[in-house]
Amino acid sequence: MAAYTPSEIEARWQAAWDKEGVFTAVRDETKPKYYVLEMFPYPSGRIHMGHVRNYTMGDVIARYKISTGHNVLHPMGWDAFGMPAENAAMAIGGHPKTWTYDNIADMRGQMKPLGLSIDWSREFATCDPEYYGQQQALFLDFLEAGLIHRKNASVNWDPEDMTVLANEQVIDGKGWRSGAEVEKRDLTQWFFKISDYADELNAALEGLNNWPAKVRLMQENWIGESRGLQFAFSTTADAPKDHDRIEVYTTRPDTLNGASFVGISPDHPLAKALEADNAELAAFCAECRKGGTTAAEVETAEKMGFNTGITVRHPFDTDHHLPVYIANFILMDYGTGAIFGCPAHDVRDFEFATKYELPIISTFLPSEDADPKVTEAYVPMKTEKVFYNGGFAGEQWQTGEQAIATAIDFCESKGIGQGVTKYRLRDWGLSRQRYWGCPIPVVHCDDCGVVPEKKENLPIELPFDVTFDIPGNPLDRHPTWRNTPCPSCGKAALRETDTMDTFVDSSWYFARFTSPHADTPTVKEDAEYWMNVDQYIGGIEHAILHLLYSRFFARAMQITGHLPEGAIEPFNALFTQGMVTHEIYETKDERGRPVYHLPEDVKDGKLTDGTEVQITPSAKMSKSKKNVVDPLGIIANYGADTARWFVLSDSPPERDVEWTASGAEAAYKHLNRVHNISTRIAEMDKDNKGTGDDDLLRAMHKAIHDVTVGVESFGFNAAIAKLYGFTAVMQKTKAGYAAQHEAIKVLAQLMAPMTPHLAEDIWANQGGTGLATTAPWPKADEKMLVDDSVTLPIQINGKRRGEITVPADMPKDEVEKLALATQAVQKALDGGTPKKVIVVPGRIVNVVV
RNA sequence: GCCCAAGUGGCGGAAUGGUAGACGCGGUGGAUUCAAAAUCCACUUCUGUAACAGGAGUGCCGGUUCGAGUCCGGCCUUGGGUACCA
Repeated sequence: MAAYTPSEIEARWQAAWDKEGVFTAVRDETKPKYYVLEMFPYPSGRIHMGHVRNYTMGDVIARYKISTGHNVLHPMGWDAFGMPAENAAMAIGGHPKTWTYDNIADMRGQMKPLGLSIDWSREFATCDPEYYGQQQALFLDFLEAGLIHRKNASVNWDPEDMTVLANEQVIDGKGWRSGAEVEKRDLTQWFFKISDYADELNAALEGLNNWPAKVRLMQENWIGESRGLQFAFSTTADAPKDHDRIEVYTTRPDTLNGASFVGISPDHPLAKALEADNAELAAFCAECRKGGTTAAEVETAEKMGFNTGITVRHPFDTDHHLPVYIANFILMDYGTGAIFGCPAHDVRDFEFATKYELPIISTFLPSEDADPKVTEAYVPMKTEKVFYNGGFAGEQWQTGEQAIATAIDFCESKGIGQGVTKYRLRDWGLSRQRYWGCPIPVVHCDDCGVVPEKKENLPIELPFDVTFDIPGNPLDRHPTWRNTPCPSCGKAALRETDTMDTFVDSSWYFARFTSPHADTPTVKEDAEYWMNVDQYIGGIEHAILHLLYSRFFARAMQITGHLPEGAIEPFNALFTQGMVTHEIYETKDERGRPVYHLPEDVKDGKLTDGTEVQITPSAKMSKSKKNVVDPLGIIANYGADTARWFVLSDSPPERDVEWTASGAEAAYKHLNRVHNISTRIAEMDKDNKGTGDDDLLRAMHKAIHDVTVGVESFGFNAAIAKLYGFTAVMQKTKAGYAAQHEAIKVLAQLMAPMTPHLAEDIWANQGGTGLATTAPWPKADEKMLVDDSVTLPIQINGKRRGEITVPADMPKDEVEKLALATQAVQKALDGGTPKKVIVVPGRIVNVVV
């Protein structure tokens, strides 16, 4: 009996697929197309199990769709710009370009043995000038269409290295290299006007039926549509010139009578005006500018305020004056950068008012007799009815929602502000002060200002001769690269040295795959045929930014004529998969610091020298914790099919999967078992008439049904559990050759999306025609799926107390009669009559006594 | 801080509001073997019993329902995101 030898089998069948070109996607109007895409990888240099899992899932879908007669596009590329390449250049020398392309070559080499159904002829990297040149063309078209503008934004500034830092490079408020305290600093930057599309991006979420509900919800909350009142407080005489009004936005205008102060952002124009001649106030604003720019950092910082001494008039009672504070928790980016504080109904305002001894005035209470002096912020759900003791519009008893609406109407009728809809979503700043990114194709001319580069000059290529020995953007200090004639007047001018955010690169690569080497960003016919992506697969960590930016880009590309109208929502279906995790093995060094150990160095909880390791629960595989398993090692030991089978088998795809050595071993044993069954059947006497053909074929049709449902619904682990069950049936069957031969061929086909190499091998050994990969998917016979009788559990008061077996089509009342006659029910009734009997046909009987 | 998830045996996990623990790992026992590996078979939530019976049980507290792992409200813990990591 020939043994299962994955290394030999896998190389052979990969060569056969290549030779036939089965994965090369060619436009074919006679077949339904199917575009399956996994989020492309960053070329870190080594593939990890997370990649194996992600690409195997996509591969299962792609291969399944091939066998159901689809023309499949399944491409692969590299998200190749970004900080790690520059960090590597700084840390170990070398050049980001060399580092990146070497990594790509390594990873491609590691990925190919997995036997993925990828059309490698469409491969590209976002750092290819051929790609980013087209991205520059898109930028110019977007600019012309008014989708891009320039404005100020604050960045993390390292005052020692004199550079901009990414959020990731700010650790505990300090620069990661210099250790200096980071500050916020304003820079003029380029922005995509994504906020103009907030309404549309929000409304269109509803149509994304094949996206996970959680992703739609996260995007909805991120866009953050709110209805509120915008109005102005007038300042009293002591305010500076041109600041006689402070415009505020509130989502709770019903609490206006509970206002006890006005808060403005440290970046508010009024704050900036006051800074000029108030040193103490300027010092406070400087203090607020310390620290990084992230929302988490800003919002978890201790609440600080500064009384400006200015007061404003309450719109309902102009004799009532409120103090104006500068407060560090108010963001200039949201609303108007100014709020009124109502401490009685906002936790943050309550904290602030307590700290600065400001009045706390309730405007509604849980009941009419509740104490109006609240001791903590009272913030009920907006749908809850409450008693308004300080209301000014609508009923005394009303919900927050009703009160807000009537308050807006009331204020509008009195000429105090307007009801407005606002969004939390901000414009997308795309400028980065870094080298390894797509250059922004504009020129700064003393006479003409900011001038777009001419399209015929694209791509604006990155210069190679740069160094990373000093902090900052090497493009800024390059001797010649910046110098260029103004595209408008021809005089000497300077290139923009900022490059684009890497999210720009990943916001349209899916469209580029439809015509990856064209000399325009896309080609109409190709985009029309292949778009949209039918199934997109990637990590939940991209739920908001990448996916929202891509949705915006698809709209912008449609407006500028680069995508058809039908592609404004580019991903028909989305699946977010979990991570691959592993236990962490840890010992301590002589100074008590943790030392981590690779799984391959640990056996039965001990190192090779016998030292016991401390085992901490599974966490995402990471190099620093050394809890990584190298896919190459697994492939060398067991083959790609085993790795593929295991990453799919143990957990639902959307959840994390824990890699265990024993699990991989079990997968390998199972594939051996299947291989041995196939060999046994191939060696059977062809005229053998056994017993139990019908049982085997029924099990086979059930397997076809269950696996098909599993694959189509991303229930890969469930599909694999069914395949284990069906394999066990095949192991024990005494059926004749014909039935067993049919069953093993079907088993090979059902396994083919997960373990394509083994499937091809069995298919060939059983005399199948052509390739298993392209053979039509088996169909389940409905008649073989139904059983004649069913066993129903009998519950008494919801607890299982017995069961009956009845014909599947028995009417309800007869089932009820039989159930009542059972010993368990008779005992429970004890001569009485049941209160109620619930019969759910085919499911359960519940007797209430 | 805010937004979104997840939490079920010794472990990974299964379960359209309808028998909680499919399938796999590990463990125990057995078959095979001179012996082992490999392979095959059986058992394996806890408690309880000689064995049945019985009782408890899906992070915690409460609710809806004939019936809740599943739905609702409030917590706890862990993970993801938080606009310059990708």
